[in-house]
Amino acid sequence: MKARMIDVARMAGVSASTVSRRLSGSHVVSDDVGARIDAAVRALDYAPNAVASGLAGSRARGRSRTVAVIVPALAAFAAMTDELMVQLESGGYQVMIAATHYDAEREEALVRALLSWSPAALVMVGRYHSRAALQALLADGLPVVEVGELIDRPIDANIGFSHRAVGRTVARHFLAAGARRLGLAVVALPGDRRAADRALGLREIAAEADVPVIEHMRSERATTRAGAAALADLMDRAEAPDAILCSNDLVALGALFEAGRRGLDLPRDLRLCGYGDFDFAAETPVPLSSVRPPDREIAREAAALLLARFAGRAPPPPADTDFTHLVRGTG
Amino acid sequence: MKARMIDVARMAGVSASTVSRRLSGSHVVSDDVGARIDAAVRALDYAPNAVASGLAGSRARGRSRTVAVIVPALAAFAAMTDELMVQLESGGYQVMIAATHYDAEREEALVRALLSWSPAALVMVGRYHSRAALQALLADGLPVVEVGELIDRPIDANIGFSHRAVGRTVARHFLAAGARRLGLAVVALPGDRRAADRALGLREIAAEADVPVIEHMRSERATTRAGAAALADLMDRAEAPDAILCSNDLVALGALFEAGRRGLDLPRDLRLCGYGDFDFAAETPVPLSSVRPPDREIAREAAALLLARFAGRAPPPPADTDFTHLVRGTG
DNA sequence: AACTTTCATGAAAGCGCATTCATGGGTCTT
DNA sequence: AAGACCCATGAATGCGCTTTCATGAAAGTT
Repeated sequence: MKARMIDVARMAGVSASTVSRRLSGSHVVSDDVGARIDAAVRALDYAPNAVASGLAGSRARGRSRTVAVIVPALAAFAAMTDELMVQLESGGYQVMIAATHYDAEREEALVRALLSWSPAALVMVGRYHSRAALQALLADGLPVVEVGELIDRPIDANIGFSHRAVGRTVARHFLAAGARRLGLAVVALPGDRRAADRALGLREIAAEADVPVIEHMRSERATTRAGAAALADLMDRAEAPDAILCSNDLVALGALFEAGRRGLDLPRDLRLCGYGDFDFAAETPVPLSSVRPPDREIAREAAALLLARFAGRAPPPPADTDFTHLVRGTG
Repeated sequence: MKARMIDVARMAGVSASTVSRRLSGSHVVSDDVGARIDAAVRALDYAPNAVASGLAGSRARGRSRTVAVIVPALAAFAAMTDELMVQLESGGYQVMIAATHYDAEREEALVRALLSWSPAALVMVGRYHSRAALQALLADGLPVVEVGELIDRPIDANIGFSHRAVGRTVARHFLAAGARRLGLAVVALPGDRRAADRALGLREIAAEADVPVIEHMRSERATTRAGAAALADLMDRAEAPDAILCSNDLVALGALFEAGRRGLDLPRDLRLCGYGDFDFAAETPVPLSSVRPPDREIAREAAALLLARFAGRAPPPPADTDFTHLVRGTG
């Protein structure tokens, strides 16, 4: 039914080996033969069977032309995933994605499922949690890139930035602007280490400056509603903060709305910083300060690294993948 | 290095065929033999090579245990894609995703790339644009599910709702609430037929009611900033609208902010409706009316349909996959 | 008791391709 | 001009698995 390589070979009057060589571009094929093959490919609308080449190549290359990608949640990492797809596709690699939903057990299962496709590499957002499977990864020699955050002892490669540094940067900025009681509105799913790390960074600086940290920590999805509730809670405390770092811009937006309801004047009465630089951040009535994670850059960097590795080339010079603190109206 | 089926077979003292049968569950294997196999699988930490089974099965099944998914943009369809992944993974299928970025040419290339993996099915958001490849799909007998919008003549299966009906519903509601000049703030990438369809529905009803439609149409990414600009443009017209349908909630949010700057009182001076029911919609100072697309339900439905088809079962009774018009503070 | 049927199992045949090894014509060298 | 070398090509092998086909033992039938 569907054309196979042998059909192309027959039509071009050559052997399948030659067709394979022509298509992979790995060896030289004489011009006239090559032209005949190309013509046959077009005539038959032939497309190589990726599953078969994955299997056949497994002896030599050891892996199929896929890259497994594991993210905590698709929505939060859509930009990163998208960039990964685009870049890797341009290198002839298909991406297989899976979402852990911040569940370590699920992560374990997903890694196993993805590995059964013999991917050429594995890209994961964040640290990897299962020691057992980690062994398997190392033993397998599979390139593993942990992206998004900096990791002490990465399995293999690691591209990202320090979330703790984000917290420190924002805290220092708050203090320099005159804040004396730092607040934390952290609404994040359990398992979201990144948000926790940012909080950690803020606490560090607060401790150094001997300034109190007023905390609102909730293990739930980061929503606008939760952000409003967080602000209400924090501002109703006996000692209310005068500058708050929120776990993301949705939470910050909710806080901003609630601050408006309470007649607070930002940044005079209160400073606010979100995270993620969501589309609306720069457009709120008082523009929302935020931190832009370089997700697309990280993805590009990871893809470039892998593509170079696949081709046996030297990795490209590291790109800048540091975050940007965007100080806007909310201070 | 990595355990193969034959290794399991040897350890269990049986043939590879028997191991295969045990693991696939397709045939009965005697209890003692089965137990020995299970033990060997555990001892060797064996996981079948999906690439190899895809190839081997291709004679009988014809396809590998993957489902190709094509969306216009990952971010906009993250929920749908996520649900698709979760549901299909639970059925033992891996999802391969690709994003067209609203580019028909790219779509074509992606379809070809994905098809080379012999997926068991193809799920696409929206209509399919290339006639040529459509032929190939039909000829191939590949199950194709077009999701998200209703399609006149679907390639195969179709699950979604009518975007035109969304426009009609919102328009009727606006008119019933007393609006006399309908506005359209459509900021969407070219190729986004869904947004265009919603606009079409609104125009239909406006024409029926003999009411003017004031339009702001832009071919760019739907952003909060563009929403603010759209509202400014519309309200500065000689005949300004008294009710506006925006292409999504980000655009509506921008419009809401701009309305605030202009001192407009919603819904008295102006009614506003977004699309997408984004997280913040219900939390804005004046809660934003919106339309909730049942993306997760659609994905569940599509997955259930496919899984049933793969198993040779009858498809489940159709679930409700209609949109919900959420009338909130902005009218 | 002889025969058929059932059933768990093994042997063998590929799935479609990449790769290795062999080959023969051409080119280069001295 | 003859040996050494190069290079484009074909034949053959096998990647790891599923499936068909064959087989022999157990069970059922008359």
